[in-house]
Amino acid sequence: MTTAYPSAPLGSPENPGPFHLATDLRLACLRIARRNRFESVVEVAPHQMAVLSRVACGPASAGDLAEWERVSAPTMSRTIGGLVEAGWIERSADPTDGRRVIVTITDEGRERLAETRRARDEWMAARLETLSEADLEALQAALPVLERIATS
Amino acid sequence: MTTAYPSAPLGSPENPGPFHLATDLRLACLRIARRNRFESVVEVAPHQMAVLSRVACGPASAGDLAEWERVSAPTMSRTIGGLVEAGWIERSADPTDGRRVIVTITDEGRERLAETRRARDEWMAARLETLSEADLEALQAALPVLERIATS
DNA sequence: TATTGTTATACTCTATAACTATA
DNA sequence: TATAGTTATAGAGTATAACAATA
Repeated sequence: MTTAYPSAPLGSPENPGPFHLATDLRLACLRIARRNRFESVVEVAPHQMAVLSRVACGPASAGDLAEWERVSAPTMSRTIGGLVEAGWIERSADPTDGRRVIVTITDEGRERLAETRRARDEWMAARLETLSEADLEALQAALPVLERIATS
Repeated sequence: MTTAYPSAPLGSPENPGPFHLATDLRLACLRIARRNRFESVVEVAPHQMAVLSRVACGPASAGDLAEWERVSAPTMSRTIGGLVEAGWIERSADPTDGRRVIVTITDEGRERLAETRRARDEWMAARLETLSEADLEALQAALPVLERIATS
């Protein structure tokens, strides 16, 4: 058993078209994402990192964040609590609706976020440095397509 | 605040070289992997899926699996217990060393694995179907490079 | 005595249910 | 009465420490 997946997961075996591309591309992205996450030195938990990234784009309410991260309100409340305790975000009341809580990133949070991203970028940059010009050009050409897949 | 990351995470702002490619490529792979995992219908937990994938390549001992997944021995023991209870793998004693436990995938486990992979492949295939021939060619050309990054 | 794996216990992240405060 | 958020409680997944079986 040497293949990591069935030889013809979607189309027939004699159909090497976009189905194999789908499998191979999916696995490549999965493995890159996994190794990038595992092997970069990170002191921020994944769920914290996700919220920190979102809040870095601008203030958001607890409910917005829970919906965005597809997580329950209590879970987000707890995650926010941890980030506030760490000093990376701040809670404040919505002036127009006293029930709502507005979450804002702090300078310290922004710095921590930048550090984490820098570590992950460095992991990827180290790999790109070993590539030829032709390989880099192939990646440059594929990047907009990958971004379209990621956001479609 | 419209940028999702600092404008010059690694090099200086006037250095758009491989550093921006590293950032963009990393984020694209991360988002593709994340959406693929989230949006495909999956009834198998991530840690179970990882072990099932590994065992599908051939029998392995509990210790091998723990090391492979970078998880503690008790955690792997528990994960194995769940997969055995689900009927997807089987435990057996190593005939040459009574201390060791050999884990083997069952037909049912192989089927579940194939179903999960099929769902994820379909997610990706649906996105590829919307692309032009030129886009697909760009992906085909970049794929071996991505695979090298994933395994280097 | 060293190694392989499991059980005991504790901590974190998650969810649903119950509660408080505001609209 | 309905909504936004927090607290109470419980269920997974994880780890370290202690244990049992085998080499």
